[in-house]
Amino acid sequence: MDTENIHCCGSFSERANLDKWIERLQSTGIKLTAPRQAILEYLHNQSHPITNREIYNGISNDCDLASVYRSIGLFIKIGFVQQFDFGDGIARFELVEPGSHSHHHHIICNVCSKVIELDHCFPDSLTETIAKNTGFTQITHKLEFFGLCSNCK
Amino acid sequence: MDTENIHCCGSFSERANLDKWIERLQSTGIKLTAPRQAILEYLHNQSHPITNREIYNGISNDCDLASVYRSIGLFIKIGFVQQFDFGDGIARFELVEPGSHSHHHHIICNVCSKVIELDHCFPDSLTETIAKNTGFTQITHKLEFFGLCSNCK
DNA sequence: TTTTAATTGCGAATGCATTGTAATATGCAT
DNA sequence: ATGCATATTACAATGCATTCGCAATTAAAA
Repeated sequence: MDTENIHCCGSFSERANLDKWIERLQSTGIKLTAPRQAILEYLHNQSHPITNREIYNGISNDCDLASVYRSIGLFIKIGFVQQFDFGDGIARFELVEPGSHSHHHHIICNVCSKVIELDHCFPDSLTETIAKNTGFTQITHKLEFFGLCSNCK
Repeated sequence: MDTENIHCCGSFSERANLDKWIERLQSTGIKLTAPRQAILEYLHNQSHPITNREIYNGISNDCDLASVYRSIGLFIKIGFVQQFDFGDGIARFELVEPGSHSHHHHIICNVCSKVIELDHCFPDSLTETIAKNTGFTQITHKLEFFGLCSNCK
């Protein structure tokens, strides 16, 4: 087992947390395959949205790039993964803890591409105003911030 | 994508307005060529951001697709054109009236792709809070809304 | 274990964006 | 106006992300 990527938690609870993801996948009736498990594990070890190619590079012996695309598409469809768009034309993905406050945004450094996750968002009243003014319903939004991080300024 | 051409002005002032753009281009010292004029005119007739290919399709006899890309890149560099990203990986462009309140966003219908321009944005205090919390400076943002328009709901 | 259907790997194809290059058009000085 | 230097264009080719077709493989049910 890979014990290199240990973050804020110890390896035991990391593993337990990953096992929960695997159980969740099986409970959906979808097959648990080696590629899917490897992708889930790799996603789980990241703290920021990552690209399909980054996943592939991280697990290249276990899975083809096309299968990464297919698995990520599946994970999005069943709500395991959320897609983000940092404006460079490359889709990025992040695991969504079920029941958690999944709605969030990021700020990305224009120089070094450092990413910080943000809890901040604008008040719902803005969305309500837009709904009233445009007649649109079921309104969602995509929002990302860009700037110079403290190291690069 | 659905591009409704809403012309709030009559053809006379439309033409006068386009002439201003042509004057502006010439005043920058950049050559006024047939492709650039055609692109400027086509952009000027649109009320929503459009893709390079849409421009090319609209003026295909006058200009090569590669020249559309290069001209749009030039227009962005001199501040004539602003780029938007609707999350589908295709860049879209819009003329920016000089001196106008150019900062704005859009709401896009998930079904018919209808686009409405929005004047609304969140208060600067949000950006200031993020700056304070993250140490980032020179913060910008990308924000677009999505939903169901009144026709599609 | 056998069966069956889902999934994978592989390679090719697609589509958007970008770039190299030779040919062309433009502006300028004469 | 004419010739020259430079900018710009058209066309083709390329890079990169993503998707597709299909035979081979594999997971899970029977």
